[in-house]
Amino acid sequence: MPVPKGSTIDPARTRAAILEAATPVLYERGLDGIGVAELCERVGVSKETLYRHFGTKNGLVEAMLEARSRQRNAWLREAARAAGDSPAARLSAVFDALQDWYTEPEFRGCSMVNAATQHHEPAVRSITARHLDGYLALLKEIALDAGAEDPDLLAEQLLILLEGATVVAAHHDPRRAGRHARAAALTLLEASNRGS
Amino acid sequence: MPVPKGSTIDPARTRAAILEAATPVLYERGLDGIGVAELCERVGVSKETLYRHFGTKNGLVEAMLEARSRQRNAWLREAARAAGDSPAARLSAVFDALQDWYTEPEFRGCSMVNAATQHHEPAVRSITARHLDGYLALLKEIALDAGAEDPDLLAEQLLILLEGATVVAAHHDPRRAGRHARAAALTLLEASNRGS
DNA sequence: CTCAGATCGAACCGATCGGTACGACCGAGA
DNA sequence: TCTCGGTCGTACCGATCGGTTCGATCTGAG
Repeated sequence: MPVPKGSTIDPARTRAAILEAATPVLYERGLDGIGVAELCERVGVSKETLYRHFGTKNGLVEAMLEARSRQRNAWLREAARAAGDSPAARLSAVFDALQDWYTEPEFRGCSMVNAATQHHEPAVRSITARHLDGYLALLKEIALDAGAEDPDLLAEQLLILLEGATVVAAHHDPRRAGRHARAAALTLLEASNRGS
Repeated sequence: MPVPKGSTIDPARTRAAILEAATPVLYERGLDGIGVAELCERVGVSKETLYRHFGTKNGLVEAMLEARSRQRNAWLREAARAAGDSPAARLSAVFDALQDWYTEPEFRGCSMVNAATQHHEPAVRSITARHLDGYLALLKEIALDAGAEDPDLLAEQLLILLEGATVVAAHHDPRRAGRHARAAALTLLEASNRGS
């Protein structure tokens, strides 16, 4: 039961429950692919409650994207951290985690990129840009630890591979994109400090 | 004057004019970001005419995507062809052309990928998949001419770079994505036949 | 000149959209 | 026990959606 019936019990709990329940629905159907009425039905909450917590549908969307961005960044960071100290192993772990994600049946690409593709509003675009900043920071740490000659360049190239693999997996080949991107990433990593 | 007033003059001309005028509007606003009424206004045609030529809004969208896909594939192919025989030069030309595109003010990512992100219908998804097939074929030709050990692998890695650069350009950094992807592509190309 | 067909513009359709209002209910704190 | 605030369910709002219809107008073919 996501939302307990009547309650002063816990104002913030309701908000969190709505957010959690709405996330997969909005991801599956697309931000404009479902109306507020049906969304409330699927989430198990009344329109009044949803609107008191988030003001507008867009308010819910933005809150959902912020949370989702944090989750995905933490998830990828954890995958890298668990792989140990070696930059190559951490980079491999990142793309292995992505490959696992691509083959999940609900996979539909990156929520933030999808959102920014559909909505041109600055708020959504800014969330997406910051989301990519987060990925870029992780990749740059790996590039630095690997002793890359130009860590910023390598990090952005790895980001291009990451997002490219996600797009290709969503629209062309979900079974190989992650593996192929991993191999490419390792090649770039190796080539990046050939002179050292 | 895109569409001459009354006319048996040329039924197919009208269709082509609608397609051509609708393409940039749908690209700028998004497929669901504009209604049929406003779309007709911008195109300069009545609803009846549009519906007679395309049946439904989705019919127009699909026809537009088919045409756009052919155009983009031809455009990229021509950029490669004009660069001469060297695989590296052709590959560079591809990413240089993309970089030019990214910095156009109207740039909003790949129409086909954007469309498939918004509409889950099989027809649209299939157009997008075939669009990526076209890119993949071009990249594989280059990989083959370069004597790559595994041309299929290299081609898909290059496709990942191509689409990744497009996504990163659209949502993060339109000024550098193409250049960085080109450098990465050349590195992969060089590494692909290191044993030969 | 007449006819057929392509087009326009506007009215119209039912459905759905995001968002609001209201009466009833419930549960915790005083 | 009473109050207060979060919640539900439903009805409702105006706007817009995709799509249809119709009479008027224009043009090229016969």
